[in-house]
Amino acid sequence: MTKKVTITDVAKQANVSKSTVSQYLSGRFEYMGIETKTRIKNAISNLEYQPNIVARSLKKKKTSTIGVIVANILHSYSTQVLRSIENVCNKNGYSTIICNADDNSIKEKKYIETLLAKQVDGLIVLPTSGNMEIYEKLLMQNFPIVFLDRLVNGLNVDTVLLDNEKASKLAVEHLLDNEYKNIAMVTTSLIDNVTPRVERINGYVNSLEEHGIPINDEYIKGLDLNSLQGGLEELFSLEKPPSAVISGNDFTLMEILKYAFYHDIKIGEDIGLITIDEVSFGSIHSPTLTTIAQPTFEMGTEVAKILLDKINNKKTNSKPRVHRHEPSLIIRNSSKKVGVVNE
Amino acid sequence: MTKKVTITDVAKQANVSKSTVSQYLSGRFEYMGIETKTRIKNAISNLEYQPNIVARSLKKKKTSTIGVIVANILHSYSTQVLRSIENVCNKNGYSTIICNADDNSIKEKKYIETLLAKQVDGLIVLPTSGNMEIYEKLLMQNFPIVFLDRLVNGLNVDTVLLDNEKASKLAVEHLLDNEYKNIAMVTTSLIDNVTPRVERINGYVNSLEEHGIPINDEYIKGLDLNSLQGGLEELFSLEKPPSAVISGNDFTLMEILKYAFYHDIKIGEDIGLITIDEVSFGSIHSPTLTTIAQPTFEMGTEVAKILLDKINNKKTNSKPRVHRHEPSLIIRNSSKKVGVVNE
DNA sequence: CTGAAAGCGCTTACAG
DNA sequence: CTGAAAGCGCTTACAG
Repeated sequence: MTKKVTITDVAKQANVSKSTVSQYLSGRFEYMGIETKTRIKNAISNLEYQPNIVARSLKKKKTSTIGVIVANILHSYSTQVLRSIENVCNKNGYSTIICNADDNSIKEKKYIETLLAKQVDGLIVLPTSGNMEIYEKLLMQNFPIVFLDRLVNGLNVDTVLLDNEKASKLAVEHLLDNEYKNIAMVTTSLIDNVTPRVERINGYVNSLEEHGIPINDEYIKGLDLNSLQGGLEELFSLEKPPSAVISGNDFTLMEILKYAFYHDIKIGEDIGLITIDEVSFGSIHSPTLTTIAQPTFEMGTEVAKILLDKINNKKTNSKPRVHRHEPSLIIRNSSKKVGVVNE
Repeated sequence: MTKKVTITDVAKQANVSKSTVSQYLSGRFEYMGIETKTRIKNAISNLEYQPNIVARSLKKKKTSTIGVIVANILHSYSTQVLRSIENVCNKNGYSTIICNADDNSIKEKKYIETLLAKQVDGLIVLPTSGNMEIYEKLLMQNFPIVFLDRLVNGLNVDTVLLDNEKASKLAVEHLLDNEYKNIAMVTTSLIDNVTPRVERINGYVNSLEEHGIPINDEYIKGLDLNSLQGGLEELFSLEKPPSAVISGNDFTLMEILKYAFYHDIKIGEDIGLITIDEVSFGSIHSPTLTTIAQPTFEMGTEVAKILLDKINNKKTNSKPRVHRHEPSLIIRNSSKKVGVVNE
């Protein structure tokens, strides 16, 4: 690496002090002689000077960098949300450091600590819920932080998430409208109490009750992905197997499709299917898949905006709240008893 | 924000100098009295001291942060590669700033400049090829940089990519083995000369020639995604339409599946299909899809390792080179004339 | 074994 | 209108 050119070099070449160059850099031209200005301008372009942001950050106590901790960038929800977060951040001059905590609170803790040590200006986290003390400490210190996708019990923090109950409700009602009565719900394990899953089950239960349909506990499967094939086996071996299935998310969808594929169950004919989360192949699958989409880009955009507002101390007096986003129903063919192609 | 505790506070509380605390922090205990050591340790834990990495970075001229510029994090190739890059980086104490250049060289330029101003220790880029002067300057300065997925013509830089010719060759030969003779190749636009596309076409052409099969130019479609439906229309309206299609990547695959869906072309029966790039729904699609997978995680891991090696000045004398990775054929049913389910 | 001093590359009151 | 000085929070020779 060749030696980097610094503000001192520019000052020397332009024959002014570092202070003046610094004024120039920050656009404070009010009192600056036109002569001085052009000399600095020329020096900067001659030397191809690029300010060292690390030095600036140290002095200004602001890095213009935020940290984003997701469960796993490979999940399409995270990817989509990240993309919109990065868009908003970039537009506002912020960089984003991205971390995968893999739903592991130890990793999450380590990432939070590293990011803080790196002096990020704020944090967006899809929380594991396993680090209450840290979350609370950050909030106490008024450190800019926003949560995403999951509610942490008893924590008073801005959180952007889906109206999960509504998502299930849309699914249940759509299936009922299509003459399905025996509706099962399949989702990933409920043991770690992750909000979306719990709320989606609740929405399912509440919605059925609203329509006067009794709840059949055997129709509710909340299982680890790798126990799901067994769970589906149980479900379809019931004396009265379900006529339709709601998939709680895109992962469970894959398992359900796999199960149907291997057991030669014809989706849309033998069984109605609707899934929460839109999937890339929804419209080219046979049959096409009815889905409940999350407005992931909207959510990512909002979470980033809330964070940047906090960082810039706007809305400092607004109380933290839960920001719910509306799911939307995309009707395709997997949820229709009659195999009419209408999409 | 409450006031941050600094090394000075620790030094005061432990009754030593900042230098000694700093020694402690960097694990240089050789000459440190056991007494001193414990006093510092206690002070640090009392005060919950966390070193300010920005200050350290300024002094050490090393940020332990790298920048990664991809085309678009939404593309599954980028996502997968990013995940493995982040893994390697995290394991080695590096953070990753992620940027989406959207195949736009202006955006790419801005990102590179910002990342350099932020003093990243190195750069991984999936290049647009539109910023030769910058690439060259960085290489000249011996700045640690590694390219991914695409070759930049005339640039002597470490580049990790797929053996694209081999990928097409695998596809062609697999189709030939399955009795398909009239094989078309469909890929995204060739105008910007992006390596993988060009190489995949070449591989297709060469492989056919090797097997003594004449090239039919009408069977080669290199089009923008949004002109692809028209191109497919042309292809299938030919006097002698192809009996099999090679999809150049996962995007073209979606278009082909869409076309087949709307025109009621039965894949695996009416037409053989194989795609370069593995897709999430490959094994649950009807029929299941034969694919040529890239070892994305391996590639991400290698690109990160090469970069970290450069940063740490190992292998400093090794010449930049092209690191090709082997594609692998995943045989499913879309490429078999007989609809035998064997997967 | 430990500390004083200089310095990383900036910015920011403040003085003139 | 511009510059000298102090300081952001560290690290690193070097002295003792």
